[in-house]
Amino acid sequence: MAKPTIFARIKPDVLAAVDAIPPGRVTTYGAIARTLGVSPRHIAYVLARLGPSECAELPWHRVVGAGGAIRTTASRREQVRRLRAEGLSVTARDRVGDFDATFWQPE
DNA sequence: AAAGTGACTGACA
DNA sequence: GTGTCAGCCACTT
Repeated sequence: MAKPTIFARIKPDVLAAVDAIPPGRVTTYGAIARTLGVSPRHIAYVLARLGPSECAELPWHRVVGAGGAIRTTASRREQVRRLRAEGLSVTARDRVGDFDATFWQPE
């Protein structure tokens, strides 16, 4: 039995955690990472390699960097658009305005 | 095998 | 408030 990569191992948990984020709320890579017991980089890596269908199904845009900063490189424009569509305020510097109030701690 | 890269974070200047 | 640095660890080249 070959040992699965950490990527494949945590992916289901990451997807479940992201899927559990309530609408209008956000969480951070670090928060999810801490819950799953892995490095924040791993969370970022999973989300960065999501398939097209997963991108469409999952609320991946509700995952932001520490302090509510949007750290995406490939799709930050799209992420901002989706967040605003859910009633969240995003500053011109790509930060979630109501981060403290909308932050959601994964279980 | 070795070096480079990254959707991160926290500490420090 | 912004900018750098080091730690981080799996994946890619």
